[in-house]
Amino acid sequence: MPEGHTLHRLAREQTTSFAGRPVRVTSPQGRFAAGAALLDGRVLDGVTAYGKHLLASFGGDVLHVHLGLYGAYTGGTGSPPVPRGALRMRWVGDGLDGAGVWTDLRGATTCEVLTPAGVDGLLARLGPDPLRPGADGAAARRRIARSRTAIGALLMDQTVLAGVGNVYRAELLFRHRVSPFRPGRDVDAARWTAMWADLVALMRAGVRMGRIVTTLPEHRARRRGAVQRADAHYVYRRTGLPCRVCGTAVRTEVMVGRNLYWCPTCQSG
DNA sequence: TAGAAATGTTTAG
DNA sequence: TAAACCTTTCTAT
Repeated sequence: MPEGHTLHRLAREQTTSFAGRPVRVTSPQGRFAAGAALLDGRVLDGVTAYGKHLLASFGGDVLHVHLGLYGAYTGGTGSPPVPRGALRMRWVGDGLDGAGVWTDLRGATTCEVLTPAGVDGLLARLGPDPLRPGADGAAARRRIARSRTAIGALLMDQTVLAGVGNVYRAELLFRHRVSPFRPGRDVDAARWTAMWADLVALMRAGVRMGRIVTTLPEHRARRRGAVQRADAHYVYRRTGLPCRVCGTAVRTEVMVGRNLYWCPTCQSG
């Protein structure tokens, strides 16, 4: 379930649970055996996220994890379970109370050890991340303003903006009533400023809740209490269902290899 | 039991 | 633009 908010949440959790102490690092599956051997037993300084990339610092070496489409972490306190299936990497630590804490990584696209130079190279390829303090939304705007590419494609380009994925793309465009097909250069500065501010707020809320909720209370079937799964989005994965605002059937089409969802009435032009 | 789909990125053509 | 890659989960047969 990885868009940027997931990675920032993981960075925070892993730092709280493991930083400042030695971590036992293993790769039961074997695909990360060499890296695990290099890091095993070393003290974790901390974990931070840039866009969808997770960076864990162990002295001069940095563990770089990218979850890709299916990667996921699980974890808990106490003793870890017997490894099962394709377990790429496992961390085991003492935990805050000494009772033990562990986390398992499966299915990641990338799990590798980088040098500081490797980290620099990685970060150089990323646009501003709305979840990082001081991120510069204007830098993204400059890229968008001189592009004829559709805004729906630009939002997914990690060199333009780091951390936005298919859900935030669809939902942000709907919230601002912008057609995904509008060329970047036709998204004016005022519109972009509002979209960036909204993105920062939406993604921070995503980190807090551990999931993406973009709908306003007045657009949900149930307006009180916890947001139901079915009420969390305006258009994402709602193909053929009535738009929550105007009732038009939500449409879908592949854009840059991913399913794009939009309301043709609210987001015309 | 098989098949499809999934919040992603890189590489090949 | 298409395919490859990685794993889990849900649906259909």
